[in-house]
Amino acid sequence: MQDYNFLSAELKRVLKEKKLKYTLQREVVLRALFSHTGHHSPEELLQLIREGYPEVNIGIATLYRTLALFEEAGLAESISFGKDGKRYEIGHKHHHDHLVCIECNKIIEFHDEVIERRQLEVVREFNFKMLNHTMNIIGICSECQKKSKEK
Amino acid sequence: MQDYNFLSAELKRVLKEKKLKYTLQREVVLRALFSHTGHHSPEELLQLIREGYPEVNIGIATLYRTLALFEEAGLAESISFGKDGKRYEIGHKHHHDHLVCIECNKIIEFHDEVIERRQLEVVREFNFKMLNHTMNIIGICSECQKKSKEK
DNA sequence: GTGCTTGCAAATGGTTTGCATAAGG
DNA sequence: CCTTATGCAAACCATTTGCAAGCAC
Repeated sequence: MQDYNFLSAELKRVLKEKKLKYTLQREVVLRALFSHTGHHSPEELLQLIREGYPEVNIGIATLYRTLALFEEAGLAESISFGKDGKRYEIGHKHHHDHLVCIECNKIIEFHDEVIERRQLEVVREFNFKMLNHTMNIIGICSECQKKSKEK
Repeated sequence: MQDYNFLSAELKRVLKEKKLKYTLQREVVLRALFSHTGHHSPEELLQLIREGYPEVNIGIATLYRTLALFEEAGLAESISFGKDGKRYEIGHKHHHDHLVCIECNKIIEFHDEVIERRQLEVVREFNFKMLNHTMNIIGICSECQKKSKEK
């Protein structure tokens, strides 16, 4: 998943499978997600694309449509908490959870096997078919804690 | 927390502490949350209040303001996933997580000590100050799985 | 009385949609 | 060609806000 070529091939595979078309816009959105790790809002991504690929014309509606498509295809993942809409990041092999700092809005990712395994057990117990899961821990990161002490 | 009187007293305590006023609207919102267990959207709650307490006049803006206040005070909790806004429920002693069925929109609550403890460890590891956390497992509940088999 | 509250309506802001045009297959 | 995509602007919808009037204290 480190390799952009792999992602691009994956995009083409998905599009073919769904009988959708390979377009410059879709390519560029994927490229933007790939080259800017982190969690971006659609607006931010639009900005990044317009800066990085000024020759490509893309509207916000197309971006939204593309992000929804990517998420469904597993090429991207979204996180949303409270208002302020969703943020997207490139799809990962491993599921991960988030620590969200309410002061600086930083998002720290973590992956914990104990939690993952336990989730599977819970799901089995309820005879529930898990399609996805999200875990967000809201709080204050260590840096912001320091900052507020300094005040 | 089973007792409404306790909740009502808690509301009054919170209001006094914050130098806010005790109003009929706030009382009625709490009452509605208490008497209708489950996860309700603000619109639904407004409906429930207008049906259950037709003598009380309340606007949607007040409801939103009240729900935000309650959440901050721990009297209510919210869950939000994807679009379709937040849903509120009365505050619980024990934190719990959710299994959300994408077919019938049912929300099943569960509490798992293994996961809770592990979260604390993760948080400590990152030197993160946890204020809240949410875990939602999205999928299809056992009943909806049966239904789709029948088709 | 003073200041918090409320209802109403208007504003907001993220996201979606309708539609005519453009372009992939 | 036929079908899916796109950009634009308008539409949506949950939520927030400004404000004058209404209450709690």
